[in-house]
Amino acid sequence: MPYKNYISNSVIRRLPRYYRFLGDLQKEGLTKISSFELSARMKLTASQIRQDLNCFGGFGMQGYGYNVAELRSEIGKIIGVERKIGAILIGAGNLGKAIITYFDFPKYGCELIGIFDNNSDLVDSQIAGVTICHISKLAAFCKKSKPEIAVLCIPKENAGAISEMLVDCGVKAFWNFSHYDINLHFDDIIVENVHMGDSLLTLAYNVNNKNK
Amino acid sequence: MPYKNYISNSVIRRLPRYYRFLGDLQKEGLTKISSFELSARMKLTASQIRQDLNCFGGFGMQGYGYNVAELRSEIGKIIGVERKIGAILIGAGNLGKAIITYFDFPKYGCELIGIFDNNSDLVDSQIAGVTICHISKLAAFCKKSKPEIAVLCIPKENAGAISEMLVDCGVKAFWNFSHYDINLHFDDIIVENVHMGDSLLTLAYNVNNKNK
DNA sequence: TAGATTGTTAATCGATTAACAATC
DNA sequence: TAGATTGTTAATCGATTAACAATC
Repeated sequence: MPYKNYISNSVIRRLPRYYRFLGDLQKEGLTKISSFELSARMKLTASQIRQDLNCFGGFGMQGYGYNVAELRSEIGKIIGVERKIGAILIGAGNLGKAIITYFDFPKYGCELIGIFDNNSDLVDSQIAGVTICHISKLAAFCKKSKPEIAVLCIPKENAGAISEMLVDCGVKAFWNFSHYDINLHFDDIIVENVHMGDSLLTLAYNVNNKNK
Repeated sequence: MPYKNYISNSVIRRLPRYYRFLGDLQKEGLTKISSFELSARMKLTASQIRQDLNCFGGFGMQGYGYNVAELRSEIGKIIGVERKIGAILIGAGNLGKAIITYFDFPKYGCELIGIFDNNSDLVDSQIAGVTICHISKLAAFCKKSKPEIAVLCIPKENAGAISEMLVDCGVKAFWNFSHYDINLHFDDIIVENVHMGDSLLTLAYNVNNKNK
């Protein structure tokens, strides 16, 4: 579908934000918006918005602007929110539990189809309607249900071994909350890191170094 | 302390990662490392590492490399991990609770000094040794204890009003987990967004558009 | 038609990489 | 000293912004 055969990472990372803003505008009842108006709301340049969108196609109309609902829907298609990629959670501790409770996965193009933990006490209880299984059942489950995404909420110490196992089981992508750089160890595996520790340290730097 | 008077965002965002890797190397018992060896481990170029570090000072030694412990300590000083910035949590639901349980704040230059929620049922219970207070106590608390960072774990609907209130109370920085772009509404306020939704959508895009 | 706003090409800016002299 | 590796300047690359012709 993309017009261009190469889409830069910078552009890709802005897509979800466009998608989110357009959803808000739709809720506000707006039917059309110009790149200029949108740029004011998002604190971007109008130029950048037009460049970004034109990587994927000409969604606008000269002299008019963009149709909000249509543009949102197009970006949704580009991201692929409708496909519902099969995802499993590894590690049902505080963080893992919070993430899947907090998140409506289908809204983000995914479907939670399994939860695994090495703590036997958690096994057979449910989170978000999905039963927790012991980690020993992982390989068999993957063979049968072929999850594509693994949400990693486990301690750094276990992340190396578990991620290797998951890749062997055919998992293609990681949503990584562990303090471990998965991408360093595999080629061809898609990783989205949520290094919250790095994020908090960046904040600390900025607080401590303001006006210096 | 910085050599340069302007440090780009790209450099700042890499500091926590250097800090983390150097900590690992230290645990491994390594005393020295060259920019070349470090670049191989972190999948960066040696050139970039040297450029980055030289924004802050000459921490290396020609013909030798960098002293691991010393470099880590210097980066820690630059970030300011020792200062322990006062932080409060707003919203003690699943996510907020998980984050402060999961995170050892002092390790990241912060200290959790208060928790606030609008749910009366949660008030007076404790998380991570800190008692939850009703949100109505927020202003008085800020006046007295002057927190600099607010960790926002509240629904988007409330984020606008609460963040405004916090800014009025003197809060300087936000660690933002809400689906709301705080930075659009204030100048001079430091915001670190952890837009997990955007992150998951980016992952979905990459899974759905691989090899296209 | 006149006005508005896109799509797209060209210019600028910034960040990354390469090269090499300085020096331990 | 010779070898290694930094600190730093110069070259390249990519991303953002500006400009404008196309067109609704």
